[in-house]
Amino acid sequence: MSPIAQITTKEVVAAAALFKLLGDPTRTSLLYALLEAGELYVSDLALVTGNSESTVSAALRLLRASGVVTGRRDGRKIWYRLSDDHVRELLNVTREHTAHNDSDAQEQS
Amino acid sequence: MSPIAQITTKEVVAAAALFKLLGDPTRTSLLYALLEAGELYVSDLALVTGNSESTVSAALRLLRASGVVTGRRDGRKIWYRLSDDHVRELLNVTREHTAHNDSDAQEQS
DNA sequence: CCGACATCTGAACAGGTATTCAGATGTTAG
DNA sequence: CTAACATCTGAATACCTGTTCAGATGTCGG
Repeated sequence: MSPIAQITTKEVVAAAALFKLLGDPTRTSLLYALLEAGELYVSDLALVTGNSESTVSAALRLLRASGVVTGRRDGRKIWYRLSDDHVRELLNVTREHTAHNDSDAQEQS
Repeated sequence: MSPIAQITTKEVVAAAALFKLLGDPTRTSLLYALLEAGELYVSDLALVTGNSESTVSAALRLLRASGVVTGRRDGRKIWYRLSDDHVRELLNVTREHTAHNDSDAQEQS
């Protein structure tokens, strides 16, 4: 559909950085949990994803710094949510992909 | 649109692995080059992306092992192309994203 | 068969990064 | 103010991974 435009080095680096951010099991699990639930706070995220609260907090720090998630303070709790529709789309497309390609790698002669 | 389904740990790991695979500047540049050109061989990819042929070859090895790219032998050259529409979509969505979010991180109070 | 081309491979070094731990910060209830 | 809760932070360790280098493999033209 859309014409293929020449992509700049800067854009490539930015794209790689975004993918890299999503390419960690801890962060990925947090993002999918948020994609499902809409909004969760740290303790819940720790329980749901099976990580320590410190680990979750550190992961959220990175996601927050890149604007992928947003925190909303409610008393002592801080509710986090995905703050970017593009990321939602990436998560959905990838879920479809992994649903079809169950095995790690498919080989060909 | 689609109902949010509970995602399994296995799927999360697979999703993270895919994102991780895309989250390297060298590999990302190769993929965007292939997205633009359709099909390229190693030497060209090395020139276009500014990497050594060894580096490109090693990167393609990983991409090939995960079925993201496919190689087609034509004499001494091997033409590589993206072998997955989902990946094309991921690349396009991310390009849109990075086009809108030029700066690395956006802060909020 | 030979030489040049195109690509691949394995080992080693270097750089980046996620987790843990202990403790600091901020928040609420009484 | 104090105690308990919720989250964040920084430093240190350990792990993973990408690049380089030298050379191996496979392919073509004559």
